[in-house]
Amino acid sequence: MARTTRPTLTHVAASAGVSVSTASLAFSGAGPVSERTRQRVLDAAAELGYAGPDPMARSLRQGRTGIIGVVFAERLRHAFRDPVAIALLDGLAEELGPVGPGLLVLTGNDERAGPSTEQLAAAPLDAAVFATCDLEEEPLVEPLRVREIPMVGIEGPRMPGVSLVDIDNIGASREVTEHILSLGHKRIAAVVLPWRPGRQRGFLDRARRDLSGSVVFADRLRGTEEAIGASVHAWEAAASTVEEGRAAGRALLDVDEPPTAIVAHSDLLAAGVIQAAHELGLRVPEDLSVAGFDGIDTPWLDPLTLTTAVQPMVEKGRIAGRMVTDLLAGRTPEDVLLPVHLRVGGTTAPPR
Amino acid sequence: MARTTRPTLTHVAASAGVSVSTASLAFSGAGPVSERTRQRVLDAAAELGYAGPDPMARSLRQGRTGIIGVVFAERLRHAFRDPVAIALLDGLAEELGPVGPGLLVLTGNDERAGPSTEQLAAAPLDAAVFATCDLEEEPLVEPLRVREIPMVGIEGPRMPGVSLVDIDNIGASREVTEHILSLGHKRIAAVVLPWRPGRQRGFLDRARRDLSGSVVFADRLRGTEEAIGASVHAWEAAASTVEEGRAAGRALLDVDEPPTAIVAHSDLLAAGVIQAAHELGLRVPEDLSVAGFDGIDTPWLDPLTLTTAVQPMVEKGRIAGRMVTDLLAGRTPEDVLLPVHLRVGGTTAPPR
DNA sequence: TTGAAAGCGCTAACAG
DNA sequence: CTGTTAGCGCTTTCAA
Repeated sequence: MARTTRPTLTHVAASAGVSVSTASLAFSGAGPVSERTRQRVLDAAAELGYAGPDPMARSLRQGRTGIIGVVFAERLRHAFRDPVAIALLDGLAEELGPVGPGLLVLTGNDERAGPSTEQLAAAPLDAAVFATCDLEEEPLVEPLRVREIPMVGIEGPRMPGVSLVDIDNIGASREVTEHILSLGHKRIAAVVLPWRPGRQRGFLDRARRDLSGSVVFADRLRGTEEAIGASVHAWEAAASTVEEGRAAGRALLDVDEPPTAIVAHSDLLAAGVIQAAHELGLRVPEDLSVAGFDGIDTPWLDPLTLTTAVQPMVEKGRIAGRMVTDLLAGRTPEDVLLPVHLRVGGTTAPPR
Repeated sequence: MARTTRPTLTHVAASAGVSVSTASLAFSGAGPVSERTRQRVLDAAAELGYAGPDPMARSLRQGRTGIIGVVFAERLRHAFRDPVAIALLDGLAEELGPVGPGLLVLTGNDERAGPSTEQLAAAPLDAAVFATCDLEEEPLVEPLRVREIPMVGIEGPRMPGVSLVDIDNIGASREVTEHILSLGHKRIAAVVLPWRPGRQRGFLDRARRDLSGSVVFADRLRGTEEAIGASVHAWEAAASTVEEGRAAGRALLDVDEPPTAIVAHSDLLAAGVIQAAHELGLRVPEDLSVAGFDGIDTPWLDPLTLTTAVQPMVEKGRIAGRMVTDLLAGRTPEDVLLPVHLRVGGTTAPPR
């Protein structure tokens, strides 16, 4: 007898001559079912073309979907252009992958905004990870907090109800700058990360500094200035990309008395600076020392190895994943601060 | 009176002194509700800390979640390292973003496998897009087909029940190779894409060619060989990355009589080949012509512009998104074949 | 414009 | 080991 609607567990149970609850157990394996019964149920299912319990019904019943949201406060194309974000996702997927259906990527559609409140409210999440956690995300946090969805932030500001995976941005940035100083550099400039909200490129002035915004931006800048002991001549990039780094490099280097060292607050920016230097006929590290931050793969710089602060990118994701697991299990994980270590490469040397 | 459990629509309705159905309408706006009533409901909700209708319950009732799955037949870190995949995702997000909660990324955890059947079966999807659609995915298709979930494939083989967004791989690859030939090159080699399943690097021999596998691999190779009119000396890369391209370049160039032109079947591979050439002291394009495929940004090649076949990466995603919309609306979209155009850059020139 | 009632498909007590 | 029963929280007829 043909049925036009999709078969349900009820149909399968009827066809196998058992009750729905027994059929349910046969699928979930969460109870005692004789092998014979179990097989009868599975056979009936196969025959009817039943694909297994409906995820939505199961979710409603169990009160969870197994879906973990990953929130980016920007458009997907921007978020995913950053190797650091990809590494984070990879670590997350590694840790959470076997558990549930997968990661729900929540991004905005505008250039700089994240997902809308409605979008967040409509997402069937068990937990959320803020991959780009800046102050402007406060409005993103609220709708999830109301729904009592466990949240994990990455390198964000400390917010009540949001577990945090942080790295030592200040210390690492200080260490990198100290390395530059120890080489004897005096004229040092910095290329800083986008100062959200309101990404724009240009020299960093008092007004921009005074805006509250990205914690990561502020911490890395602070590290650099703590090392120098004064405010640093800095260019603010509109994004962490090679292109932006190149623009920064041109702006900082194509002047009368260019710096002998540039501290970039991401490896992509550093790579762009190196490119700009080459275009201007400067050799790295002979004429210009360049340091980065992150420790991403930069095979195209070969044979140069970037001097940089290596942060545990994938590990951040793994730990965030473990925090999610803990939170879902009712445990309250401690905030984590991961170490970052200086890797001295071939892009820094004493000034001539 | 404190309540330990989260408030539901029933509580809100009771508190507002209306029926649940009215309260529901007040939230969805899908029916006639007086402004006064509506406001009362919203006020009650705010007071109780009700965050809006529960997504799971709503999904079960409506029979859809709004979630679109994006399936990758590999581990996340590999999938997301490819700018082509990112562009596709971006196009998808752009098209589908405003509609539902977001994109559910389904990847495997092993090096080369996609999500498990269980994972696919447990995912509350309205539709799925196969971002990496090779033959080996057949097992991925099946569980979704049984659940009657609409599917869209990208550059995959034509499969029943899977709408297809394709690009003219053969034609474009042929065109690129013809360009090389027209410059007068005789010794031409190719770097081909990973021949899944069983990625490995090495010279492409008869045995590898005869394996059935990636359609994209086969089509691009076919285009190249159609232009040449013979089989081409080729190196198979284990992935579409700069590093793999570099390894390929070394293998192909570090020999007695190296080719004067190399056709790489992706831009990342081409970039790696160029790097290898430079390392071997060869100038591009004077000593070696290199062509790619895809048309991604390669700012680090600057001032060189890659000769390549420019494919509409973001557009593929947008169109896939539109197909999903169509399928969900009960329409049956036509398969699409998008054009690819040759962009002659500075990496190809006549042989000396 | 509002309310009553049915039920989406499943799982988890509980009883046998 | 298996069956009965009661909802999960919501939307959607249908009737008032």
